[in-house]
Amino acid sequence: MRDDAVTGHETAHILLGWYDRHARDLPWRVGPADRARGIRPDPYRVWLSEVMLQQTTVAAVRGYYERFTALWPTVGDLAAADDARVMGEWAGLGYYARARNLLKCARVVAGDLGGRFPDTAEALRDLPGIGPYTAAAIAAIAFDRPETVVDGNVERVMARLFAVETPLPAAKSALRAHAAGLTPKVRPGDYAQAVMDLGATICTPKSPACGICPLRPRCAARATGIAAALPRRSPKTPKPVRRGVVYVARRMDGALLLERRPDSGLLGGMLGWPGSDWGDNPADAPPLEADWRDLPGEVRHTFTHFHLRLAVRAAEVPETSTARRGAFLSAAEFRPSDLPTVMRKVFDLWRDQPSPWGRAET
DNA sequence: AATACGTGGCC
DNA sequence: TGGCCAAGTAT
Repeated sequence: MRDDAVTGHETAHILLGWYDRHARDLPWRVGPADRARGIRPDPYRVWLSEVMLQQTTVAAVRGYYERFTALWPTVGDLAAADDARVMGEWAGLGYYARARNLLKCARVVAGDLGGRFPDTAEALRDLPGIGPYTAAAIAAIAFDRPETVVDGNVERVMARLFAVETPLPAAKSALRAHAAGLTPKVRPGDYAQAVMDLGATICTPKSPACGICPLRPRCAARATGIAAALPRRSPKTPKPVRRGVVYVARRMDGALLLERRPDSGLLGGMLGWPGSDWGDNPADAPPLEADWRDLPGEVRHTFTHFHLRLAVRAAEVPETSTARRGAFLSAAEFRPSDLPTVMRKVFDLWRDQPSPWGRAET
């Protein structure tokens, strides 16, 4: 026990030393030098970045984080924002329940908590969209709480450091226990980011750079040459193919027919083209009577758990048209960047079609 | 516990 | 080209 504690302390110290020399400069990060001067990160920005980073790469998040913080510098600003505006700014980042919960959480913090985030992991955990990882990360980084932060990086680093050969997800509890044994009481925020940085830059999934790893001398998987094979994972279930039909109706004044998707489920709360259900043999479901024509080609898109192939039908309709579903948005009201990626692909396919009405010019 | 939930980069 | 994977959460 005592030996483990001493070894864990030394491992944490090595990681902190490495982090002091190699910490990446990220927009949401207060680096080790500034932290040593007593500069504390803004909990709102820590929270925003951590939610954006859930299952999402740093490269993808960077631009979104810059735009969100420019538009909404405080949690009060975000809480007061229009839902559609926030969903539109999140478009393309994926996992849209995050954006819906982001607004819910901002409104609880701004409305019920005086604009201040809770300063413990336990209390943070009760907020919408904040789970075990995010609660621990905010508590450690923003509030100096010695919480154990466990994300995919930490699981990978622990699996290798301790040569855990049990496949994920069964290994989760053992990996968490190893991570907890290493977590220091000092500089918990820097430590959490150090392990994640190590996982993101050196202890990478495919070909870990063991040659320059500060933990190389203590890594059990490296010693036996199996680092790259860890962590093992249970076999994944294959993705089925689903099909669907979407309809792009353009009014003569240029307005396009779009609908707000239901608040739950796939792409919940996002703007999209009306269409059929997605399944084996989708039924024709035009949102209004029109002379629909099939566009050549199709839109292919892969979600987490299925492949989608969408047929696209288009029509030009009179200005007096009314639709059974959705609403016509004028060119001034419609920003293609408000669409989730699969719907953006539909727009791109439609826009690139030559048309007898000269649509390509507008 | 298992499944639903996005997207883009990498090899 | 297609599968893998990423700073997970909700149910």
